[in-house]
Amino acid sequence: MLGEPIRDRRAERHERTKAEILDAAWEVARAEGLAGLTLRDVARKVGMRPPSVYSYFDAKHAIYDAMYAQGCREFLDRGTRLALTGDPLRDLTTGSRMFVEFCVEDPARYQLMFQRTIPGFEPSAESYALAVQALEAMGARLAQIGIADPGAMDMLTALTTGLADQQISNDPGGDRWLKLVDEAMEMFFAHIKNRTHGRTH
Amino acid sequence: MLGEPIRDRRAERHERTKAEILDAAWEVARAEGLAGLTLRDVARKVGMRPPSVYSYFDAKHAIYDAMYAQGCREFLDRGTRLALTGDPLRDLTTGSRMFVEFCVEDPARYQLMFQRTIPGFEPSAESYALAVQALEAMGARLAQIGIADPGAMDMLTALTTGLADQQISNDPGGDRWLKLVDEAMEMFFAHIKNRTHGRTH
DNA sequence: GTCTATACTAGGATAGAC
DNA sequence: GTCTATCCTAGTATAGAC
Repeated sequence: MLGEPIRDRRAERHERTKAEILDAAWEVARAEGLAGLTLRDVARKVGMRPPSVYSYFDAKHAIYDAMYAQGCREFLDRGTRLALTGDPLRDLTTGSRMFVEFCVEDPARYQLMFQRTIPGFEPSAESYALAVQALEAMGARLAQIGIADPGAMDMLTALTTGLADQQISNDPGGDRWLKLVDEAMEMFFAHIKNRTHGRTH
Repeated sequence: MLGEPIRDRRAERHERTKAEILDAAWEVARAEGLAGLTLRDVARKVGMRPPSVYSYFDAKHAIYDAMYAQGCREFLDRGTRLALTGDPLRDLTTGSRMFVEFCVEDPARYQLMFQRTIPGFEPSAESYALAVQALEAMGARLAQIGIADPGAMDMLTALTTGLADQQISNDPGGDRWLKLVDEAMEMFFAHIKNRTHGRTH
């Protein structure tokens, strides 16, 4: 009897179309704002009628979810590529710079991943698992640097998201807060060194 | 001839109804998310049909705008009420605590005032003037404390909005980041003292 | 499997009767 | 000032053509 083909060309085509729709969704979200994303715009961009999109994604939120997962994967990937040296302050700065740049370079993605502004959207369990994985990878890197105290980690996330947030909200396209990342890490590093040496408060 | 009445009862009633609609809008925004605000929900809450709301606000964005202005006025007011002592670190902490608490106590308001997530919404010139006024009042207080350097102010806004943002996004209703405000201000204060004494970088 | 036509509902907005 | 009726856009479901 005939063997089944190794490659499923139909499935491959389906995946390619899904990817095409996702790319279009990112374009629309960047242009119109994340909440301004409409299936009609996406459909038009890929040359379909709106209902056809449902062959690939069950609902608009499923598109958001796929975008969310994609963002997580990209973030994980960049974490892997970080060129770390073993010098704590240097590596801390490298990591924070990567994070802030990641946020700033795509505000729509930042809004999707780190803010909760789409009514009713919550990442699926699978997508959220990716986010947890990314967070854990970051935690592991920080532990290597010597930052394991939860309070210190919370302070650091506040500092880096604050820099990203202000850059996006108040100086889009500029570098007014981006260029403060190095100084912020010096400040933070001096602070935690101070804390571990003696005074607890 | 008859003098015109001093009070315009009709206008007063109109203003009262406007205020009622605004209150309802805040309730809906808090319950459904800022972007989940619908005129229908607001109308139902005040006992009107949706089109009747247009007698009071030209458009949905006009409601957002009035909410924005209201938020600015409340923030200005709290700035006025701050009990400052003349001690720089103490006053800095008091002000930052006020800011973070203001943000955290109403995430919908925070989103409206400090994030730009409603597609197409921009505050009117009048409302934005209030925001500028609030910012300037804050700048004046910081100058009194001895923080006039723009870079230092940017660092401070990043730190405080970051604390607020993380608290709202990752621990709503809790105090995981709220309780870091004092420590953050110590860190920041030590840093700028360090900067002004000698090394520029 | 893929796409379209069609229709339904929610929501913002306008026109006109009362 | 408030209502009813209406229109447009958008998300979504279904049926059916190919």
